[in-house]
Amino acid sequence: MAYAKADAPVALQYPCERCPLRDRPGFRDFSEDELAFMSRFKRGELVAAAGTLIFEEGTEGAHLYTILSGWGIRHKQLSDGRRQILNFVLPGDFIGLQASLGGAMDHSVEALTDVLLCVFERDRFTELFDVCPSLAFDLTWLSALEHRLLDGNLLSVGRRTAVERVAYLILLLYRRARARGLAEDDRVVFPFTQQHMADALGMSLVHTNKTLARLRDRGVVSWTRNRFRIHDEERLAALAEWEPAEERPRPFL
Amino acid sequence: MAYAKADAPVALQYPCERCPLRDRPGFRDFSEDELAFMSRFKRGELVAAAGTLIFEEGTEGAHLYTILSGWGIRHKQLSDGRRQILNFVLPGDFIGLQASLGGAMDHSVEALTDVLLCVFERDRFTELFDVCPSLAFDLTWLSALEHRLLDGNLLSVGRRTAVERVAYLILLLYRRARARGLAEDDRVVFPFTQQHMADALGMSLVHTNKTLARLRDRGVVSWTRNRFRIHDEERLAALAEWEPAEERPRPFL
DNA sequence: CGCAGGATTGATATCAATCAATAACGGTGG
DNA sequence: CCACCGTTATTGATTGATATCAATCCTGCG
Repeated sequence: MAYAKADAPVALQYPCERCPLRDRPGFRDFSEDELAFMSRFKRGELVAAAGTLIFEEGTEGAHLYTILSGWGIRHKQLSDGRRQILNFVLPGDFIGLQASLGGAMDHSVEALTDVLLCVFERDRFTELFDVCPSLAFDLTWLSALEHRLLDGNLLSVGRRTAVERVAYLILLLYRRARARGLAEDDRVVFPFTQQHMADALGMSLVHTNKTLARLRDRGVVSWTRNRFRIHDEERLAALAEWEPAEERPRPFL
Repeated sequence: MAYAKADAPVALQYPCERCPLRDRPGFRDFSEDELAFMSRFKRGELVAAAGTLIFEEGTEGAHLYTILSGWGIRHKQLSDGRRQILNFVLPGDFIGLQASLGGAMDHSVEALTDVLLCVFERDRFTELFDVCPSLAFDLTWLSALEHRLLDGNLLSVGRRTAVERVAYLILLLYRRARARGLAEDDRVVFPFTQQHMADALGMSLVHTNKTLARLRDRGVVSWTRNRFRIHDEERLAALAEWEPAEERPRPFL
């Protein structure tokens, strides 16, 4: 597995005032102070090529990142290769919080597409709390959102049937993508394979495929290659027993 | 399901200077300032009787709690009753962070034993960030630890075999309990039934029982009723593919 | 002593994993 | 444009793990 060259962030392409995340829907704005702090906190940008590791389980990370564009996965592995995808990572997500608290990462993050990262210095992390409480609060907020997603995934993998699980995953990813302007109407591109879905669902590849086929046969979703189309969002939500949560503008760092 | 009387915390029994958590091993100390802040932040104490709900999925919580003593579970349910236990809650754990960010809880917390709770005001939560950055940092730290546990559980439920899963759970709970002084040598009391274990593992009750029996037959663990005894911690760790993580003094609020 | 909740065990049914091909697709070089 | 190749998707057959069903057995308690 190739490793992203995390040691040499390229020069700033996007000063915080023109952060590409601002162009996307659903994100909250910074105050003057916050913007000023982030500008100092930001160290540069980095592109992680598709397939490379942004963090590797067992190693210490020197940087923290906000995803500016692209998709990734957080995952853990057992020694014999069994892999569990813990969550998918999308633009606006903050990764490496664990690294900021010292010690080794207990999971890896891998880029599914080329991923543009906003790079922060791990050593200056505590400054965030001392200097800019509102951003520290936002960070906690983001962390709690991620926590929520994990809870949902655990319920899925532990207790939902195969069909329910697949429905839940597709709906979740579709809605997360849509909230960030990554979907057009009922169409989304999922830049990953069915093997990735299987690893996220705790199912085998074959069974994942057959379960997807059942959803397609019922007219709920369809796809060709990576391009998915959600024909019946309601049905999907019913199958997944989706719990509606109000959408509020999401903070980011 | 009875509901804990969260509206009427009793008078302070333990001022923060004599917080019962201080008597336990593994917790870090407060500075003068932190102690002063916590004393103001703390609103009182509350006992949740065994079997009652401390938080209920779908409702808003008005308080936040630190567990002073007792065991609990965080869990989510599907409408037909299938339940997934997300994690076990032990003394020193902070619960309700999600409530502090507004909106409804997406999971419940239930007391397994009588649980003594340190009660904080939700409305004054942001103060923590403004007034006492070091404690805000600790909170984030705690949140990241919990995150880590969840990742581990998800790996278990998604990819470990039944034996590995049970081994992992027993070892995790034993070590968590021991770190808080709740175990004597290789003995620990787990105040819950095999049904609880099953719900945490994403397995059926019967299969959980049979898997436990296999571990007993191999001489790895034994138990009578709630009292477990860990005969071969090494073997358990090997089965679970435990990843050693350094132990540092744990913060708490 | 009798009851209730929990634990245990054996028999059977199902779901999902694995094995094994084949098919579709995308990219590459001629 | 076409032949070739590697990856991914799809499908059927079989195996295996786990769920479910159904007793029975403990154990602590009133």
